[in-house]
Amino acid sequence: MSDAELQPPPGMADLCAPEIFLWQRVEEVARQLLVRYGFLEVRTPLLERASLFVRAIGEATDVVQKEMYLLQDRGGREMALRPEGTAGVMRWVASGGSDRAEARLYYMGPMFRAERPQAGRRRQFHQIGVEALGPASPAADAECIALQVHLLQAAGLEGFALRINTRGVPADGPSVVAGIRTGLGGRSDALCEDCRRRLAVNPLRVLDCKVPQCRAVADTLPPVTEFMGEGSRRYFDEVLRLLHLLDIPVAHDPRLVRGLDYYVHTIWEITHPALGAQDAVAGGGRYRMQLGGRELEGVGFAIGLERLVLALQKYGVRPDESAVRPRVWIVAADAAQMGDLLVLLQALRRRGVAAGMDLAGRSLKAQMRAANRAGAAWAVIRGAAEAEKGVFILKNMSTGTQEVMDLAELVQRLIEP
RNA sequence: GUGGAUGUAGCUCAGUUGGCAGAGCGCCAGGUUGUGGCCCUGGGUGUCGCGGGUUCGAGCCCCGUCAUCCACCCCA
Repeated sequence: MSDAELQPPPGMADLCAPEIFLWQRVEEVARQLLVRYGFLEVRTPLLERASLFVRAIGEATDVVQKEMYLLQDRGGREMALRPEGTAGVMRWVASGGSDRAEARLYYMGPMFRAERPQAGRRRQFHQIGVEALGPASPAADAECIALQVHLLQAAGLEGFALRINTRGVPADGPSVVAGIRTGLGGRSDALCEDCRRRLAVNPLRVLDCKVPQCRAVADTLPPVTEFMGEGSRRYFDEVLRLLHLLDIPVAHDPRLVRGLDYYVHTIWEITHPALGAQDAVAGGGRYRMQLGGRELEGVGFAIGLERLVLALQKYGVRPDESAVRPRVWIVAADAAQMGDLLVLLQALRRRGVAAGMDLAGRSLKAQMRAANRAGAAWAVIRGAAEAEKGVFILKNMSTGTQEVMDLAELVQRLIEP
């Protein structure tokens, strides 16, 4: 049980029933909904050139600096397991993959980050993400958020909170940095060690530090929008106005900062109180990046499936397991019937009936136990006596009553609802 | 990468100041010579995560190691 050889690699999990049913339901709900919004699925490689992520996500980010799984392939190329989904999709778009200028794409699958595992954080984790390409537009951002909220609700999640902020445009950068530095200028000694370093490297990061002293200092700063140009402020106000129109509850959090370099304008995060320390169930934002000489812009989000499922479970959402129960269990009262019953088993399945059978030659009693355990509504029993008369026993597993009938009637009864 | 906690049966976990390794659930068989659930009876050698050390004696104490969980950090 604790044999290290048999454990999955650290932070990676084997997934099966019963949790898998919840995953499958979420995935099905997502596919249905995304089609309704006009998104098409794209599946990109799990392994990409490491340089792709460096360029797209940013050299200085934690994800690139210390969380990527790096490896050399047979040709000596520096490769990385994808730590997120946007970069791969953008590579595909930049390579001419999409024939539409304003492609609407979605993906779902595993991502990899070599972090220390904890509640809601795996080294292999799974995301459902969307990318809506197109020029900056408050309406596009609002639609994207509306879709994400819709998706979470359709999956059965309640009680989540949406926080939103703006990064402005790259041109705002210098004045935002200057504003923060000026605001914090005299009080850098009141900040934690990390924040004093951040102040030099990435001052925005000081805003979302969790150390209480830093918080207190950061709280005295005006919202970052104060340091942005008129255009950025108007853009953000319009996003807020549209979300209000759409009746989507949202809190403006001036301290919300997102880690990846490609974000511009609107950024947001959805948290859930049932989750513990890693409480962001989903996040998103508008982004802009240069890839292969092309400038790509769009808005997108990702939902963390582990976290979504965790939150659903804590809220008592249970998958419906009746869907995987067989309708009928076939029982051979003596081994000589096995061949005929196997034929019946396949005939029923080909007619759409979920059917099961013990194939190991166990006792009648053991087969009946298996029928009960599988949750079958009916059992079909046949031994030498029935075979001789050309009939079958059909037993109702909940009432315990049973009837004798021929093959035609048996099949008819089992096909009926 | 840093810190704290935890590793005992298939699962969940007891195990006293170091002194014969246990319970519940599950599973298998029987009670029912061709019938499940409920009930009764029977069925446990399990590298006490692994490797060292201390001791007459270690599941328990010490060191190391691996793994898991939680938190920092970061993010979905």
